[in-house]
Amino acid sequence: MIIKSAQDIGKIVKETRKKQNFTQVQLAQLSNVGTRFLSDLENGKPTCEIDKVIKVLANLGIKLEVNNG
Amino acid sequence: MIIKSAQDIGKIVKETRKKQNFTQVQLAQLSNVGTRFLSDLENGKPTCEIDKVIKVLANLGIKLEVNNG
DNA sequence: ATCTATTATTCCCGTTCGGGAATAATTACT
DNA sequence: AGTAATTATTCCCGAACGGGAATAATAGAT
Repeated sequence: MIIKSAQDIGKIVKETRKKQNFTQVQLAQLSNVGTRFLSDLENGKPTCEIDKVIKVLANLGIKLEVNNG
Repeated sequence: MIIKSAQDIGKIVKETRKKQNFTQVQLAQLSNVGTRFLSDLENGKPTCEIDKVIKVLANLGIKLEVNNG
C-alpha cells in the first residue's frame, strides 16, 4: 500500500492492529507510546512524530519501505 | 530500501535531493517547510512531524510504501 | 436492549517542535 | 589557498506535541 498522507498510515495501523487482536492499550505499551498518541495516529493526526510512528509500525510487523527512482 | 529509523529517512532524503541537484532551500520551499526542518530531517531528527516528512518525500518523487503481512 | 470493553476526546502541563533569521561551519569550485 | 555556496546550529517565541488520567462516546458481546 502506498502512503500519501498521515491518514493512510492511521488506517493501516488500525486495520493491522485489529487483525492481530491487539487493543490500543496493549499496542501502546508494547511500543512505548501513550494511548492518546495511538488514538491520534490511527485517526490520521498529521503531526505525529516520525520515530514513534515507526516504532508502532515495527511492533505490528509492518514494513516501511521507500522507493527511489 | 527498508526504513527502520528516522535516520534512514534522513539519509535517503539527502541522497535523493543531491541526485536531483536540489538545494535544501529549494526543496524546503517546494515542500512548504522551513530549511531548519529539512536540515533536521536529513540529520535524522526523530521527532519530525509525519506529514511534513511525507510532503518532502513526495516532492522528491520518493514513494513511501507499507507492507503488511 | 443492556452491560462491558474499547476507543475518542478533553483537561492540565512540561517539553519541544518549527518558522525565521543570524551566525558558524562545512563543502564545492576555480 | 581563497572565495562563494551550501548546510548546520543557535536564538527567540508562539503553537502544539504527548503523557497521564478522567470522561464521553462508540462498538461489541450476550
